[in-house]
Amino acid sequence: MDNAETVDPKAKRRRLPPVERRQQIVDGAVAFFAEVGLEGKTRDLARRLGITQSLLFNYFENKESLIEAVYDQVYIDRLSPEWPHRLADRSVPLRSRLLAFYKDYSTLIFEYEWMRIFMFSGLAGAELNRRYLEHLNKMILHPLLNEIHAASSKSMMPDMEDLWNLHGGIVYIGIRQHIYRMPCPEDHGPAIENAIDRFLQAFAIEQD
Amino acid sequence: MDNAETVDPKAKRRRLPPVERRQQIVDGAVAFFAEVGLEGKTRDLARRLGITQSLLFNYFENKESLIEAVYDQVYIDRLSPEWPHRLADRSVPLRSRLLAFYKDYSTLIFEYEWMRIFMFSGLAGAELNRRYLEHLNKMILHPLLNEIHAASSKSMMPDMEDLWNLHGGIVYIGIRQHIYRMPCPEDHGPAIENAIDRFLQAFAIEQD
DNA sequence: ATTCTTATTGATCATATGATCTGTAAAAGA
DNA sequence: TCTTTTACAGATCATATGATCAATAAGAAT
Repeated sequence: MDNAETVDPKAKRRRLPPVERRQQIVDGAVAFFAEVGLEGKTRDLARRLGITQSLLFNYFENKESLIEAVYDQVYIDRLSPEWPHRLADRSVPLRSRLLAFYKDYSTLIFEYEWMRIFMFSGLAGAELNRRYLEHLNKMILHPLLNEIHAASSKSMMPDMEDLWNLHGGIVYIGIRQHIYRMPCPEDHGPAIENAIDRFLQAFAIEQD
Repeated sequence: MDNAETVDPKAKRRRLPPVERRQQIVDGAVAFFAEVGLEGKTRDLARRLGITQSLLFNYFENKESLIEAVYDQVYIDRLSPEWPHRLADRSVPLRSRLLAFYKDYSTLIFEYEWMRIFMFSGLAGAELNRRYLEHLNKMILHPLLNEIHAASSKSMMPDMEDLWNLHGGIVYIGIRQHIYRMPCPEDHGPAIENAIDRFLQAFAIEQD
């Protein structure tokens, strides 16, 4: 089952301060559940952490609350609250704002743990997923659409679906890399930049 | 657990011809595993089918081979073998070929069962996934890149990453709809058409 | 060194789960 | 109607799994 790194069975029992141990468990759980899915077994997780399975239940009431802690750890700070303002700052060219956002955002989300736990929890129908996506829609994409409308000089304006298409095309890079484990260029910058430029060009927005 | 449609427990035992019963099980398993994931329990599946759990093992050696049958059922005919030829048929405008392909392809893959089982199996690292994506890359996207290069009149040519971006942006519609269960327009045609046109415009390919 | 606190373990429980096997009854053939 | 075949159900097994709890020992306090 869990043939990832085995732990020295001879390692002497070590007592950690509770906060420290708890954090160690959460960190390990994030990596573990990201790899095998949320149905991963507590015994496998414990073995990987080099602790007993029963210890897990000393720090978490049950498996569900452990997974909640994993969610908290992973979802936290994933959408910086300053972006809505930065995206609406018209003293900066729209292209620069878009590039800055997706450069920042992609380094935040193109991460093995986040990508996979987000997908696992999405498939499981986790409420946190819906909230995250609604937040993304309201705080990022919707303001962005306004900015694009304001900057566009064309009669043909993009709608929300067009913007989701831009967003999805970029996010799909991370899906290819971490969900499907396909070989990808190490630097996603050029592909993202091209995608943004194609989008802006289509709506006749000056590109520098 | 399995609070989906319950089955009348009074229903009289019915004998089906083996091929028919087997197909019924596979169909039910596709729907079931698509909903709850590949770790869905055989007892839940059996209850949903209105048969006993033991009967499943009369038709499949073990759960793994049942899942293999699910894969076979779901992956079959998902990439029509005629598309490589049709995509390379230069008697038809490139835009028309692209539109026709993605119109066809999207109706094939924007389907609850396929989308979710593909994602579940992708996360599980199923070999079939890798094969599918390699097939897609070699038989569809690579030829498509050639066609675009041939039709493009610009110095700036798209590369494989750009094409994956087009593809991903389209596929992401299905992900939003079936994985994240977000509200989506019922007709994806316009969004797909716009995405393709933006792409072609960027490479100065005549659009009709 | 000794005592004390408590983080950690090991044994254990109840239930869930994949899988097996024997008996039963539905449907076909005589 | 009787016989035969075999699809199917029900009982059961072995193991896995989440969870509990009393006993232990690491490390701080004295």
